[in-house]
Amino acid sequence: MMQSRTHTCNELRMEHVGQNVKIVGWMENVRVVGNNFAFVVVRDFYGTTQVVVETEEMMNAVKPLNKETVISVEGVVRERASKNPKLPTGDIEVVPAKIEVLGTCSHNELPFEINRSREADESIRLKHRYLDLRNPAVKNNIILRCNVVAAIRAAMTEKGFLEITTPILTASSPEGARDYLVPARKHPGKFYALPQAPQQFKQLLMTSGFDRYFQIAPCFRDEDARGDRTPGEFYQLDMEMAFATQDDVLTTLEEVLIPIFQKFGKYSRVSAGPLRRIPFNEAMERYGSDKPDLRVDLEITDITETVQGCSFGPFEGAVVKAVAVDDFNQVRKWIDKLLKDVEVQTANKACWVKVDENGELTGGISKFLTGCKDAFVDKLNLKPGSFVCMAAGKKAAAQKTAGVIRNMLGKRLPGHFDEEQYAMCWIVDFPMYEIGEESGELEFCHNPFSMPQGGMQALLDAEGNTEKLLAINADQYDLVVNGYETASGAVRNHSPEIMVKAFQMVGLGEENVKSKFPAMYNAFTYGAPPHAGAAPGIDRIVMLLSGEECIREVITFPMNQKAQDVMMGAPSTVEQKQLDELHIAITATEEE
RNA sequence: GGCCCGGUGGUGCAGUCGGUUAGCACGCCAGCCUGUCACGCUGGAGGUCGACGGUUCGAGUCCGUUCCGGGUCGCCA
Repeated sequence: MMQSRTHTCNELRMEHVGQNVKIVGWMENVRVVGNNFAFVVVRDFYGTTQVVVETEEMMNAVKPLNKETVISVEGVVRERASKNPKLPTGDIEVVPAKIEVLGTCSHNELPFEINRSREADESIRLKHRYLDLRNPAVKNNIILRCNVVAAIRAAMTEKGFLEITTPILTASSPEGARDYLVPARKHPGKFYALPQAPQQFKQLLMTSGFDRYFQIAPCFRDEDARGDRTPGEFYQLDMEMAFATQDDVLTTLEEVLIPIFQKFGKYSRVSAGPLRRIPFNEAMERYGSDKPDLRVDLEITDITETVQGCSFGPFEGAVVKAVAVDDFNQVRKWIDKLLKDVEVQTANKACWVKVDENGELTGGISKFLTGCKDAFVDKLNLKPGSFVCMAAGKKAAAQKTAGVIRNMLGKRLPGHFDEEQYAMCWIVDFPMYEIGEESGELEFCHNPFSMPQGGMQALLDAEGNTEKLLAINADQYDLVVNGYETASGAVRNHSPEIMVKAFQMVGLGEENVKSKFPAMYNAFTYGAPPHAGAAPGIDRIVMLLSGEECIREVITFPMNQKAQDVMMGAPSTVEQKQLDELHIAITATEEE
């Protein structure tokens, strides 16, 4: 008996002509061309190979089979009479002597056509993900992901980083996102939590004396999904370096990630290192976002002063931001669509005005701007044919809305969006504190583990002065690629004294630090090295490399927007016995 | 939880002002075809138009409610 297979479906070439071979795979298609004459396309992981059926016996073997049945074909390789240069195996075909069924597909109609599965409704694709993944266009994203992860591991290891795994069952963290909880059978009423990130473990590793750590780490957060955010779980390249500065981390990540983008990216143009660094406040002013898409060449102008005293109600007492473009020749319908889309995406209204051929303001809110027309035109450097889209409100809202306007205008108008590249930058100098929208109180802006710039002295100088506290920045940094937050990191606060002080500023006492982060607090009292690190998102990176706009396209078995796995049926109810063991009583069920 | 878009044979879509038998492409079935490769040609089967209620002589189409999917805001230290 012949071996399980002699060649894959992407191996046979002219040099194999005349050889006896055995190939195996899925019957992708059957093209019947005449009486007892047909072409059968066999597909495996590696590619496709054509099998030519020329006899009644072989026709009878193939005819009853549904597409996607797994078969083995033994036969002779022959040069094709008419070759197909589009296929790697297009020069040859296999003339079968024996066709065997290895796995029957009992469905003569599939939920979708394999090679066009991406056109099918996503919920159907996810329900039959094992079929969806047969589509090379779907499967290739997963292969890309494997290769990217392997390359990242190699690069990190090369730089002397150790890959260390950290617990999946751990303690709930009081800060941050909602935890996934796991009931503790041996401890009634107590719970493990799945880690939102290995943050505390990696800082403890630094304290233990490990110099350079990394991990391709699963992270679990029970928050709602977005197009670029999978619900439930995602992966990070979690890394940390002892005795390191911000520069050390940024340089290391540039050296690891830029080559990854160069090697695996859909676009050949990649920002060269050292990458541009944009302070947070500058990014918000110029781009209206802490994750600007630098492929768009437009910038935001603050016109708050300029439109002071104009009679437009929404501008009164508000911060006003504008995005201006020249040579604008879109119709009213286009503008209306823009305003509507801006409102949907930001929950804020935008307004507009045009400059006609005589240099006069026209359309939109032009009649309200007559009083400040000259200053307005001057400030925005407007010409006949210019278009201005504006957002007003509190500073943050106006910036954010203008940021969305900047993106939409830039990407929809010709000449302002240089798409086919990876435009990368660091956003640096994030503020340490902010005024919480709900509480109105001073809160940590990002995470409380970051070292404030200036250390203890900066905190002491600013103590009791909200204005000064808000001006304190941290060496906290995000890597932004094409408008996506791709990594986030910081120089950590490794001093228990400064940590306590930092918490005091937001009204939390030493006891609070100790009880919230006991392990880290205690560990740091035994001598901790200065350390810094970051966590690039693997899913986002692969999404960018593949050119996909939906993160689920680079996840092998993704959940849907409601955090359900419709293929496996998760989440599901469990047996009463399991609940009893875990000391869990269901007190209320969803109302039907 | 709010808002936006969508739901029409297995799949993807069209369906005008409310009006005859709900169209098209792919897939499926049958027949023809010995060089196809997005095979071609002929014929056929396949529909509770997401669900419920309402308006109307008449609803895929209009109204209300609701379910499902996606996007987005909130949320994501």
